[in-house]
Amino acid sequence: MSRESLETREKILDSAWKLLVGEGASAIRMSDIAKLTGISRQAVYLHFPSRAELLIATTRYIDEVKDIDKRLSASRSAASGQQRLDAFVEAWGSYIPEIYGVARALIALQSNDDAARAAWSDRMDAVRHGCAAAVAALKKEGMLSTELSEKEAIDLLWSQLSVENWEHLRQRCGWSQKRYIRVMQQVARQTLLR
Amino acid sequence: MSRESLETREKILDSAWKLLVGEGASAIRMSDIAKLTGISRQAVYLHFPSRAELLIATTRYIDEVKDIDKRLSASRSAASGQQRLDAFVEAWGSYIPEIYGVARALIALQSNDDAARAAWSDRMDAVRHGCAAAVAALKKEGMLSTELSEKEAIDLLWSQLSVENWEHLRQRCGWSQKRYIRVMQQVARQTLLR
DNA sequence: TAGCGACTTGACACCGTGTCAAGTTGACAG
DNA sequence: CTGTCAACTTGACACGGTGTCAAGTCGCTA
Repeated sequence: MSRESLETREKILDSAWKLLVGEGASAIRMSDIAKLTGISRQAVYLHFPSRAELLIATTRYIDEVKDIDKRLSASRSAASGQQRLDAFVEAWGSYIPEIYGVARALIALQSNDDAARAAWSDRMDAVRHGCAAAVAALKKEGMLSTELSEKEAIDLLWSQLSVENWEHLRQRCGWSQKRYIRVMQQVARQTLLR
Repeated sequence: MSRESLETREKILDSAWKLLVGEGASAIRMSDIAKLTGISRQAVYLHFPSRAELLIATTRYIDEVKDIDKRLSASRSAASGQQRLDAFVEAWGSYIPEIYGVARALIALQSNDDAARAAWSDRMDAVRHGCAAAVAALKKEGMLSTELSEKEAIDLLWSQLSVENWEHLRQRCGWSQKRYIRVMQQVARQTLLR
């Protein structure tokens, strides 16, 4: 694992990222990534055992570079449960566009590839933890809707904040990012607060 | 287009339907469908030019057999806008499980196949019309939330009622069908009514 | 100068889709 | 009885993409 190797690995991840951000993101082939990196297709397999693993590594790489943890943790310092909810919705909602390309490719892989399914599941579990923390804060203050159990509230928020919903509203319905955040904050408040 | 041919066509659609309802729905191959129908793989191509076209025809076939139009139109006769909204959410929400298998397969195809994308888009536009009608009824009564434009209200309801959200709550979160309907009705009311 | 690790080149197996060509079978018409 | 037509079968094949394998190149380091 020399210096060279690490650099190439990162170059590959950068290429994958770049391609995934562009249009037709999920149709990207190993050869496309290799070409952009400036190495042979086989060299990619020296660093990643499969396309699925490469995509998974790419999500982790982006998370690392963009420091998702730091962003989401910002919501933890909010004064009230409601502010925390707002902050969480904003933090995650602002992060989605950054990972959208890779997310799309990974979602497309889910039907065929177990590894991809597991990987995406993993990433989304992290989001669920954020949802759970926000809901717990509401519950602690007695602000949680009486219509929903705590688990249901978490599930619902998690579902509302899915990448698919973001895609639907932003891409298909043409909403602005700003409007998306505003409305989702509002929806979260209306459905979760008592 | 003899009698025989029509019957075979329907047999193929039935087989596709049966397979799509089962697990691992989107991994179904042309040969699986042929085998279940009791004909050769090539014979399937005598009736449908491609896998995508066959899946599309299958959705139309199911819609026809299950009479989706009739179901959704039931919501039109509701007395108030709110009742209409509830009825629409229930009608569509109850229909999703019936088409879920095919929907999943078609969604999986979207990234590769233009025809599949167009077909699914078409089906979903029909749902959007239902959403639009429900929202219009609310607006007419002056019951629509002041926080949302009419278009935004439609977009939001449409997004909430997506197959993906149903899948997420029912399959991944383990909600019951009954609870899904109840909560979605509640969410729709809370987010759309003033 | 020998060895090692990163990488290249080119071939190949595998899978599923879609195409093609040459049969088989059964019904119906003259 | 024969000819024909449509539906279907059989078996082969091209294509595109993934993943594997083996042999070779190249530069660094001991």
